[in-house]
Amino acid sequence: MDQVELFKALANKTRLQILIWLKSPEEHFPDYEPACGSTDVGVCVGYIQKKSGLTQSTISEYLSTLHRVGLVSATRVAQWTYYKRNEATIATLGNLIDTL
Amino acid sequence: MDQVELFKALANKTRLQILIWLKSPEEHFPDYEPACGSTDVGVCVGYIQKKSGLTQSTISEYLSTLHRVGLVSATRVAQWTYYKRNEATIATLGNLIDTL
DNA sequence: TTGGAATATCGGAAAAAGTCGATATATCTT
DNA sequence: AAGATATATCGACTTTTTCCGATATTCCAA
Repeated sequence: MDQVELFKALANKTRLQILIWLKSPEEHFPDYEPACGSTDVGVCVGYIQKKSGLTQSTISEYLSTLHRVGLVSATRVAQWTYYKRNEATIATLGNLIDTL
Repeated sequence: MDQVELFKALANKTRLQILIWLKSPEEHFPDYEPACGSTDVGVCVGYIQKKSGLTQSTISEYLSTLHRVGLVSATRVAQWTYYKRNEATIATLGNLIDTL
């Protein structure tokens, strides 16, 4: 786990926001639907994109960034990709700060 | 305290390194001298610069960045500026991760 | 098997960050 | 006051990041 890459991923308002949204999806994505919505696998890209106000491609890339550094997990189901916080990595990040 | 700015400051190998060096100056700057050296106000720019291998201007700017976001304190004494970790901010950063 | 919906990837323009050398500023010494 | 030393700031150039529109891919449904 590269510390610098991790901090880079967090050094963006939108990506940070996404991480917080994903902390309580029910709260931040009220119009969840079973189709592409609230399962324990996470939230699909479209919901996150609409809420963010940025374009689809940008959000897709941001999610990919968060995934690459391990901050979220990705699960493809049918045509949707569900993203979910990876609490393990986030916890590790806490420890990392302590070693700083 | 702007979270994004804080993460940006940490999203750099050298700046991260400096923060770790400053954790135990005696260990990382063995050729400390009283003149520009080990006091409780911190370590002067020159020592950090030499250890880093980057130029004076770059390190000066990096330290300024760390200072701007509150990760280090700066104390000017004579012609030297001593930089020191700001443990309070670093602790706050730990809490920040928890709220993430 | 064709069309539509969701996501990913590509290519690019603009802004920001990294890094340098040169110069300015501040302060001590003589 | 002049020179030396430590640091800061400036201007320039390169690399990276941000974000977009367009296109490609994947997968479902009719």
